Amino acid sequence: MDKALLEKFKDTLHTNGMKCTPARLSIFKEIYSSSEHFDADEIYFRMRQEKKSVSRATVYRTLDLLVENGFVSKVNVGASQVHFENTLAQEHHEHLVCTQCGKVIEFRNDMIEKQQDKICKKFGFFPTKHNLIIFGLCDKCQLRDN
Amino acid sequence: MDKALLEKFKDTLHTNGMKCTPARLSIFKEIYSSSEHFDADEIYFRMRQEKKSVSRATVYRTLDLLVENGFVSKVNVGASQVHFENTLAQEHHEHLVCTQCGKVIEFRNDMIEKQQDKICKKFGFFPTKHNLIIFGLCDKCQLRDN
DNA sequence: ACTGTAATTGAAACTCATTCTCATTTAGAA
DNA sequence: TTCTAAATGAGAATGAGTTTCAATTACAGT
Ligand SMILES: [Zn+2]
Ligand SMILES: [Zn+2]
Ligand SMILES: [Zn+2]
Ligand SMILES: [Zn+2]
Repeated sequence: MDKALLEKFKDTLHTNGMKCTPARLSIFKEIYSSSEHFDADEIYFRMRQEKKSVSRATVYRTLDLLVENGFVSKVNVGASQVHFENTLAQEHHEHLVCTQCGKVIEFRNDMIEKQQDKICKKFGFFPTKHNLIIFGLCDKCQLRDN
Repeated sequence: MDKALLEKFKDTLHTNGMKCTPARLSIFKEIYSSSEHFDADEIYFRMRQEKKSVSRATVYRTLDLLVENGFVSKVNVGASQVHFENTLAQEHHEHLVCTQCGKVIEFRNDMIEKQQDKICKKFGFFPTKHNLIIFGLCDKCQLRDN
């Protein structure tokens, strides 16, 4: 995990008058230790396995804080829990989600991005974020059963 | 509300071996009485006001059934409850959602649709549905406050 | 029209992700 | 080192949605 990133997080905490606690730092590191999507409980369990336990409440509170400050973003993959992914270690992208096996494919398309800007301009809308998610069947699941 | 649409619903019930009950019919009519977005509880309360009470469980069960059969689709507007909108009384579209006042603007963009097809082809992905939602500030909310 | 029966319903119990409460601990300013 | 507001953990609470189950009902077959 990138050292500059950790510094940026510490800065954010500092400039917002928030304390730089061990819990926050280790949650941050855990999240930035991979680029996979995750939910709150996954982080909670991964951390206890690594003997760096924090309470669920703190995981949720820290996730909020990270979303609020742009380090993490919410990803709707049609699950009952909110899913997240870190934002600064990877480029902005959208998702294809297989409703059969859960596989997630990421993609990026500049034309779609541009059209969105165009649309926002048309409506005098100031966009802050967006999600495009396409549900369907991945190549493998199309071959399996009906 | 369109009579042919109600017949189509009855047909669907029939061909799927489901019973055509008063509860289902009145929930269907309620949903197709407007093109607004709604959540399960809204339908529940609207119906008791109109003295056509059904239980919450039945509202949820009927909504599932309607989604399953393409009469209604889920709309993610960033709320804690699942939102819905009817699909057959209006064209497919995407959403702009103002995070300040909750205003929802609907739009349609063929180029975005085409690009999605292209992407799915590229990944051998068979799309069944998609959601594009852009969060931000509507024109009015940009003028208000900071 | 009448019957039998499986589907549907309502009420209430339940689930489970997330949020809240509050007593205790702690980061970090002075 | 001291002080204090912020953060934490444990567990209670919330709330959307689901499940259970006994009672009701649509409707296929007579
Ligand atoms: Zn992703
Ligand atoms: Zn995008
Ligand atoms: Zn809409
Ligand atoms: Zn579309």
